[in-house]
Formats: sequence, C-alpha cells, structure tokens
Amino acid sequence: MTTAKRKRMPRAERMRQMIEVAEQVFSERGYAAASMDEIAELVGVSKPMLYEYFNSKEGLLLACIRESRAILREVTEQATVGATSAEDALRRGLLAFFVFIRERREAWSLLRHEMALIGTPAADEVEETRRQQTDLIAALMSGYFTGDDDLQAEAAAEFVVGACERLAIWCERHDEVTPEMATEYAMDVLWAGLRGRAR
Amino acid sequence: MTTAKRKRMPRAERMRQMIEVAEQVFSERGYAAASMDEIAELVGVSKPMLYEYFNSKEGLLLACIRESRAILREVTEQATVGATSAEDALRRGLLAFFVFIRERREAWSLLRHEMALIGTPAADEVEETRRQQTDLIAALMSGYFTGDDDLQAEAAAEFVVGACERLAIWCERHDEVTPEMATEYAMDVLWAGLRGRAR
DNA sequence: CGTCCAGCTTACTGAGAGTAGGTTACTACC
DNA sequence: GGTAGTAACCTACTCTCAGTAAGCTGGACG
Repeated sequence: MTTAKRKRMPRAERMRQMIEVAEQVFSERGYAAASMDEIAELVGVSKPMLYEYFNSKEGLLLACIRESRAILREVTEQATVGATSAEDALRRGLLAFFVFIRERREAWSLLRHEMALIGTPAADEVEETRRQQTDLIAALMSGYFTGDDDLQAEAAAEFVVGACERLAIWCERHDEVTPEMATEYAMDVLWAGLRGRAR
Repeated sequence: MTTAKRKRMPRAERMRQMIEVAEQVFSERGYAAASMDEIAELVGVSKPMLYEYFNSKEGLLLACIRESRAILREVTEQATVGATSAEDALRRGLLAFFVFIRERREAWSLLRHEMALIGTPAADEVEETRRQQTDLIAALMSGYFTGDDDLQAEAAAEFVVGACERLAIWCERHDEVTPEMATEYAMDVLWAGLRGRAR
C-alpha cells in the first residue's frame, strides 16, 4: 500500500515479489496442490505475467529452489570458514545446515521438493542443482581429506548429503531435537563410524 | 492373448495386472506425466475401472509403491539371515539393496517417487511407508548394537537409509559402479567413519 | 429360462496449466 | 505539450486430464 493502486513495477522487483509469494504458497500447499491462479492473485497480477517471467509452473518452482539453494550454500560455506580441522569443519557445516532447516522452513521445504521433479523435462536442471549441492561437501572434503580414489570421494559426498537430508526430514517430526543434537547424531556416525557401537 | 477378446477377469487378477502396467508407466514417464487414460488403455480397460480398484491416481501409485517396498523388504531381510556379525549383517543388507536397485529399476524408481508425495493428502500413508523402511534398519541395528539412547538409534537408522538412498541415485549416473563397489563405499564411511581418512 | 450382480462401458464435469492477442501507463524525444 | 514507442499488463479463451454419474452385459446359479 505504498501507492493507492499497486501497478506497473520494474521487472526485477516484480520477479522477486513473485518468487517470494510462490515460495510461500509452494511450501504451504505443496507443489501439486498450488495453483498458478492463486499465486497470481496473491501477487496482485494476472496469470500470464507469471508465464512471461518464468515459462511454466515448474520454471517458477525452479526459480524458488535456486534462490533457497543459494542461501543454503552461502550459509554453510560461511560456517566452515574459520575451521581448525576436518572434524571442526564438518561439525560447523552440519550445524549451520541444521539451523538453516529449522529457521527457514519454507526454503528447506522447497529444496526437498526438488526431488519431486525426478523424471520430468526439467530433470537436467535438477541434476545440475544436485551436483552443486554435493560439490560443496566434496570440495570441503577434498580440502581436508587424503585424495584417494576420486569416485570414492564423490560417493562419500553424495552419501553425506543424502544422510543429512533424511536426518533433517526426520527432525521435522521431532521438535525436541535441536540443531545441536542433530549435529551430534550425524557426527557420531560419520566421524566415528558404527563400529564402536557394536556389541 | 489367451482368449481372442480379453474380457471379464476376476478382481484380484485384474488388480495385479493394473499394478504391473502402472508400475511400468509411472517409472517410464514419471508420476506427473503419466495419465490414467493411458494406463487404462494399456491394461485394455476403461478408466473408471482404475478408480473402482484404487480411488485416485495417487492411490494407484501408492499400491505400486507398497508392492515394490514389500519386495525390497523381503530381499534385504533374507540377505541378513545368516549373518555372523554386525558388520557382516550390514554388508549383506547393503549389497542386497544395491543389487535390487540395479536389477529392478522400475521398482526402485517408484520407491523414489514416494518422496514426491510430501505435502499431499496421502502424506500419512507415506509417513507409514517410510517408517516401515527405516524400521528394517532400526531392527537390524538394535539386534546387533548396544542400546543407547532410543532417539539416537532412530536417528542413526534414518541416517543410514538416507545415505544409501542418495548413493543409489548416484549409482544410476555411474554404470561402472557395481553393487559390490557401492557396498564397499557405504561400508567404508558407515563402519570406519571419516576420521581415518583425515589428513 | 430368468434373475442377479460383478465387472464393465460411454459420456460427461470441473479444475487448472498454458496462450493469443489486445490494452494501458510510463518514457523519451521533438 | 504532444505524440511515438515499448514494457508491463489484462481479458478471454483452449486443451488436457483427474475424477464421476448412470447405465449395460455376460455368465453363474437357481
């Protein structure tokens, strides 16, 4: 309500606004249940505008995901900056991640929906997105770990990302689990392995 | 083509046939892109029949998923039967899993699509399905591991499942990775932890 | 030979993704 | 001030597809 009638807005600003609203709606209703008409109405604009800016419903979702992913990346990268050892770096990164998913629920919800696009025309885009996510871990690991088999290092990165993703989803069902606890659980398995716990 | 005109078939048999076709179509086209009309036609039956047997498109998917999950459970459970130690049990289970995802691609594809249902009316069903999957690991672990904190054990189970899931998806992009190699990669991190690899 | 009903069909409704083509307000330059 | 030019925007559709209403039919069993 800065002006009596919200009208004519520069391209970049409208775009940000659309993404903001879409992120909200997608994470609330879920991708399938969200309708472009509804998003358009909430933005205060007509549907074809959404198609002008993003080309499809999926395109809009992808834009939201990229946004969230950028933030996540930023946050976790920053967290590992002053690390003193491999263990420290891993722990800091994990903690930043678990804090992120608690404090930015919508963003995290969107990131999860990325998976829902498997087997879709946008699969290539998604593959790229996934690669970037794991690359962060891979880079972190290659900096601290001995460089054995490249393939094995890549596998380990995927492994860590998958594990944390699932653990994060599990955390949603357990409000009593703090980011610190989640980090400890993850570190416990990742760092020490399961061997120590065997009978 | 057992009879000239495929007609009137007992309920149970039709149902199996529908699930079989649906599994194929869903994994080929992806859930969203698959149409009920197409599935109905391939079965050689009209669309309302699908709704008679399963109540919705999602219901049909769920039926397929349950089928695949049952098989996966069966396979992995069988694999761990003769295990001589915790490590052996874990390794056998993992190998069975990675063999499964290579040899039953459609089934595995379906299982992955389960995730796409997050935020859907059927979320409760899905939660149940997920719990059963992780329970298998949790049961396996509780049999062999010392029973510390319940919450921590549950977290570890989720963790393992998530990690293997992602690793499995990664394997799809790497044909040169055999189930045996994948198992080794997973065991390497899970059992020994990352500590041993730090510089 | 009827009658009953499980298995089946045709023919629709409604919702929502995506689009064709026209309209309006801001800008720039005379 | 006027008048082109264009970026932002809209109305009014089409088309696909999930889901449904209501009725038809083949064959088992009396």
